[in-house]
Amino acid sequence: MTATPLRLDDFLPYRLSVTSNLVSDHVAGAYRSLFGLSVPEWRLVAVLAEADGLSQAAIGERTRMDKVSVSRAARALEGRGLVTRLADARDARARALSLTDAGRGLHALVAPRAKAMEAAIFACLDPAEATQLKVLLARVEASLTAADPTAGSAADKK
Amino acid sequence: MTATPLRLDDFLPYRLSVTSNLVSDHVAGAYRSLFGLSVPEWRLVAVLAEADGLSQAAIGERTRMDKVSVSRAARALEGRGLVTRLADARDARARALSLTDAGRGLHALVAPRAKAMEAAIFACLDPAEATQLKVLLARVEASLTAADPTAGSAADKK
DNA sequence: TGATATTGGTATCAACTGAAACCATTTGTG
DNA sequence: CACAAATGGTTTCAGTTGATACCAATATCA
Repeated sequence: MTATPLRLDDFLPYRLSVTSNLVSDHVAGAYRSLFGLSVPEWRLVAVLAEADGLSQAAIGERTRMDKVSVSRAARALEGRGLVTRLADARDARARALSLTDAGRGLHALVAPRAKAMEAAIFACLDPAEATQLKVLLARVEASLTAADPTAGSAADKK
Repeated sequence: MTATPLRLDDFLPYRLSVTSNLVSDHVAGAYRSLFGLSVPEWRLVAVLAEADGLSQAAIGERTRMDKVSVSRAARALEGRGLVTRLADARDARARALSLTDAGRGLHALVAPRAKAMEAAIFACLDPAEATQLKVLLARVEASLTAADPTAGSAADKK
């Protein structure tokens, strides 16, 4: 028996990559043109709005960005007066990141816009389908990180 | 009423990006270490195995890669003796790409491996779910490309 | 306590990517 | 036919990215 030939169009890693890039480009363009934010910067703002005072390492873990990206985004945002990076009293190496008032203001501006974009992009799915999509993606992600614990983490590679 | 706050972990563009990057990295690492192929190169081989003799522009359309990436991948593969690029008799600008025997041989090696990886990565989904995932992704992709016809195409920008 | 390994964060560098400029050819269109 | 516009491909260049090396501070442990 011949194995069914591989059709690129049916190949899930390919499909996933194409769709994801399409969405990313779309969203990234909006952040950039409307707010001058890169995606890493936006992620940082978003996560700090949820949990203030995180260290860069903690942010890296939550957002699955590597520490170099976090560092760059953090400095850029600090330069724009959107976040502060206070020395941590307990650990002189670490810096606790917080949104400034300006940062909080920006977040208040960006967040609704982001939700609107999400709604627009995924308007082609009904709510149950959108949930289903999230669930499936989460399962894939979990299984993949379980298989390779070092994958995508911000932890130093051995 | 206060809008529900944006939780990054629930934000679909973010989820999609994280999962896709995880899968991509996983797969790309395998292509590279096992066969010395980059993802663009692998896509080119895969698409030529399905339809031989395509022009680079046609490949770009099918794989959603821009023409620079296609050009680079094509030249790299030609350099390795995996594809030929014959001058098209009808259009002296175009080149018809074909897999050489070696290219075909490599594809015969890579394809099963790719399918096995796909199976392993998505083993956490039952077949119906995998299909559902493809369907949902395709819908998102279609709606997004309909909204912005220039997105992701290899066509020259105006 | 000192030696060693770890960890938070930054700097550096090489690779990848895509936009724009470019060349050569082909396709309109008068 | 001639000339503008469009198309296939390549080159160039600038921006982004992540691996690696690195520095400083902390943790571990004899």
